[in-house]
Amino acid sequence: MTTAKRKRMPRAERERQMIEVAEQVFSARGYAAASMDEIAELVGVSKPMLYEYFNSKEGLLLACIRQSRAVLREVTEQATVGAADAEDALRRGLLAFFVFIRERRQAWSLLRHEMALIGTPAADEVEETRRQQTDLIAALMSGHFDSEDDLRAEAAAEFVVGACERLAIWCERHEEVSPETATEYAMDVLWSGLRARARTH
Amino acid sequence: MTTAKRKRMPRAERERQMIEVAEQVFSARGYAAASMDEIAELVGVSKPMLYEYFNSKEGLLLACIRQSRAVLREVTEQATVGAADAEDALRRGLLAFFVFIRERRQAWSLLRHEMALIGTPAADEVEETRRQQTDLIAALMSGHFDSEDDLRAEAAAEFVVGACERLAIWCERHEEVSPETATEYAMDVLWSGLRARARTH
DNA sequence: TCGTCCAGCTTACTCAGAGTAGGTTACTAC
DNA sequence: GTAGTAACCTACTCTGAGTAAGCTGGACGA
Repeated sequence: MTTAKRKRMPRAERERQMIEVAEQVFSARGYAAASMDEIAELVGVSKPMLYEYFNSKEGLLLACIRQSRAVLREVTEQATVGAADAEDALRRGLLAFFVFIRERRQAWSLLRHEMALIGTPAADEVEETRRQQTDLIAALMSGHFDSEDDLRAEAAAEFVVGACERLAIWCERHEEVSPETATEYAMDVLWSGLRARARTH
Repeated sequence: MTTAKRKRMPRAERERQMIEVAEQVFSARGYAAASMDEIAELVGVSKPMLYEYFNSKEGLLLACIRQSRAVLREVTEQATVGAADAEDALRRGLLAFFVFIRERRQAWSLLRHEMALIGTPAADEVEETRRQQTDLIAALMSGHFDSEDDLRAEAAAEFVVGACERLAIWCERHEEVSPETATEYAMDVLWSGLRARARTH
């Protein structure tokens, strides 16, 4: 075991450690129920250090969210490079997303919960993450779709993000649904539309 | 003005009044930033009364959420009765929803924010509201669609709810988009699918 | 070898706001 | 009237965010 007094480590390293612990505690207990004292104790440091580095409880949350967002961006962007067409790009992006939420549950849970921080920086931060994904999709669409109507295209992008977010939460309740299956479900509705499944009577 | 000491009113009426004020304060300040003292003061009553009737801050929030949900259920269910077919029912339901979020902003803002109360009753309550809408859609679909695959149908319903929720939030930023236009955008993607809009190249 | 500097760290507080104990008043029924 | 109780209050406790002020160990120049 790495016993001994784990003391005096450089700021950058300590920050990484704090974020790691905070992500765990926030996603386990929820933001409101998590206490700075507990996080400090788990890190093995006193509370004022957290405030020294992150200014506030919300600042610490912000750092966690930003980190999760960076990872999400990385994986989804990487996934779509080299896609043959719109359908392929969409499918690859969706798959990357559904894999992310399965493999990095804590990060995802930070991103999905709105935080009761309406109007505060943290809420904006979560919203910013969605905007990131929306922009990605909007960009993708503008490359492959006729966009005589920008507003409509924007709405469609929002629509896709919201739908996938909800489907992702649904997946949490359904262990048996693999990321691949989830992607197929999403593509089914998104690409073909519900009309294709309507009973002809 | 209804001056004078507005005192001693029956419990039911006082509760309604409290919920009304609380809905305002919660949606204006956000759950965390709202204080029970302020709500009590605005109601014109002392704090222990709030606790007498709702047990806790979260209990008060719960009451607000339940009320909003009841209204949402009412309007969307009413909207879909007498629809000719699946497409019509979907369109009517969507329109009712988009009208609701425009006309009852405070109620909607309570329902959309996740509250940082993971695992607590309030979070379940918001989730319950989505389930209500999901069930509505699932029921609608099972009436009009071939459902050889229940899981797929359930996923599709979640998908629709998530997509509309996000589109609704997007509408908050776009005053110029009417509920009718929002409904059209939603139907466009949902019913016809993105394939219909893909550039043929 | 010794100062001195400062990043990393601490103890010991304040303060706001959730929640409560226990008492007071005004209506209602007889 | 007066007994009973629903509606209401004052005056607390206690938890947890945030802060003031000071301690310490090691790098680095003289």
